[in-house]
Amino acid sequence: MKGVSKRLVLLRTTWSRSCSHVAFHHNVASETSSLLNHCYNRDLPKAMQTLDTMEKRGVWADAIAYSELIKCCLAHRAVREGKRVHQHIFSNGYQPKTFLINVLLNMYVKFNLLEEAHILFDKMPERNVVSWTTMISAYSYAKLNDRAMRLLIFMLRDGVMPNMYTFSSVLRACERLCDLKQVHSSILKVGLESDVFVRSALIDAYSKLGELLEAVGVFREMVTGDAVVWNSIIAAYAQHSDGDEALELYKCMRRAGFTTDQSTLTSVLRACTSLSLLELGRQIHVHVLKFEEDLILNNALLDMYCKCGSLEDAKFIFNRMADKDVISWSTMISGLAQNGFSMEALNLFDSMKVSGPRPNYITILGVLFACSHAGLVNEGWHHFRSMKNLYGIDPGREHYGCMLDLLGRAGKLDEMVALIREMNCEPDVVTWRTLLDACRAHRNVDLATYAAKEIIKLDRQDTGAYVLLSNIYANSKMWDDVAEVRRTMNARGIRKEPGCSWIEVNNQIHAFVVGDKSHPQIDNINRKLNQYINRLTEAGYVPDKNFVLQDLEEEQSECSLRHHSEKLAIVFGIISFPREKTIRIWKNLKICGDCHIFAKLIAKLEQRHIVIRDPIRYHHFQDGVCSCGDYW
DNA sequence: ATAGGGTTAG
Repeated sequence: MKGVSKRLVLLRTTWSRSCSHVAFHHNVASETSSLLNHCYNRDLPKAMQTLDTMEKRGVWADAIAYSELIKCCLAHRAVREGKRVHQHIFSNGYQPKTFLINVLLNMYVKFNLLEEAHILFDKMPERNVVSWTTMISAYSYAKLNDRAMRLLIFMLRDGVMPNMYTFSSVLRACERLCDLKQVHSSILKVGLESDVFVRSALIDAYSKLGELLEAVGVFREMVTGDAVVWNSIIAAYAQHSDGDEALELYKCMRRAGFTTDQSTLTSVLRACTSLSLLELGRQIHVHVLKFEEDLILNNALLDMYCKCGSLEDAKFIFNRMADKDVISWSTMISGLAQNGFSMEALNLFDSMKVSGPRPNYITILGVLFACSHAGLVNEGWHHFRSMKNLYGIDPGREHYGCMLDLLGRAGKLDEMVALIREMNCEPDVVTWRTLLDACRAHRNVDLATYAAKEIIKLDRQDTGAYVLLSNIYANSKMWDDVAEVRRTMNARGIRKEPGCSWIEVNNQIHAFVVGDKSHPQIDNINRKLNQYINRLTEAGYVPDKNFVLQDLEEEQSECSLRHHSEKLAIVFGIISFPREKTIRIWKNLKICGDCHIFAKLIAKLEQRHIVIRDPIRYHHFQDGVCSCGDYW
């Protein structure tokens, strides 16, 4: 009884507010139900017809029916019809309630018509939390972060309380740490930090600003969470190259009984990629098969195989992918180029031009890198000079870097200097380091000295540049200058990072450092290493002690050369694996000249395939040659 | 009617 009278009162208020026609009384129920019927059947033309009839007769349906109609427009992506509904709702002095205007707002946002949405928003007689949140979310989604933040401030001034929806939207728009901290403290003040949406948005926001400790703090306070919160923190670690922690959290997530999905696996693959864990990556691949058509996940898998040096697997994945976007193509092109298969990379770029998506900034980087690797100076210049015209991409710092690399490799030092002068941005440490590497390879002491000094001007802590300068001076017997460089280094507390190499054997990572005797099999490894060196010496191997133009430490005796970490790792790989298994090593510093020769010879002697990944490049050793073409 | 997580280079 009570319910019925309440409904009557409600109806009466609707009439008095919206009805200026006597006819309305009679028709509202039947018009509404006919409109609703068409909407439920997703029959947009009929629904619009009904709307026209209603307008001619001056009758209106209720807000629920209009909201269904708008849903129907959205489902059909019918922008014109949507705008027509908007007109209808405001025609003849009808004053829709906030609820209905919010539905319209949402429609414009979903149609990506932010301009229209904002005009409507400005005209609203009153705005509730949903109106504000709809706009804030639209702006943060469109990366118009300033606007989103400003709206939050206006909202608070208007006395409207943000809810968890508002906060999870606005967190995506926090570009400055101070904004984020303020939003975070507001969240704590109103007690919304335990909402899973807010929590994952917080973790993600801190992670994007590089505040990993804050992110993990938010994660640790979690009492009840869901899979997305776990995914957020795993992604945070994976994106900041802390693969170990990402994998550890992945284990915890599974132990806690959460279902892992595409997002989890993508981050886990990224962790495998950064740690070069090919075997674990293969195991994850098995789980990936459940989500075969997921593009992002497949791209991550593709990248994992490229970066772990298994191009066979990468090509298999790439060819099997039904959908390939610009990232898939770029990943494959760069992967081939980085692993030394330049011609294949360039051929793939040709087929991309024919049947693939439009190349982007990063694609061109891979192409230039391939040219550099293959020593194709003219082809490199061609791509570099035509990228603007063909693809509308202005060459950026990285493209100049690739071109410098290409010229350096080809020994064109003068052209390098000219290109540095031509650059549209200031040379940075990387620029000068590229020049320095070229000078080292082509033995140009004067230019090397100049480049090293430029590096030190920009980065007082650059170890390599100091050591190199000191070696150059020593070679020219300029002892005062040597002493000066050493004094500066000591004064600035500069030390060389010890070289370290890692290899995965039986799902375990083994680390090797020069002079470190902690590995359980170190004696065996050293014995074996000495045997190899002796056998190779008989075959004509001479340790490369020329360190004048290498940034190595001064105690460059044959003894320490002998025990460089990558040599230990190679020997350990040989004794651990059968002949047909590829030995994969990754290390923190660039490989030295002597280890490079050693690896080439041992690959031939033992008929092995050895892959060494340093911070920038890959070396595939096979049959006495290296894929890098002896330039790195 | 409004909300959160994943891919290429450096």
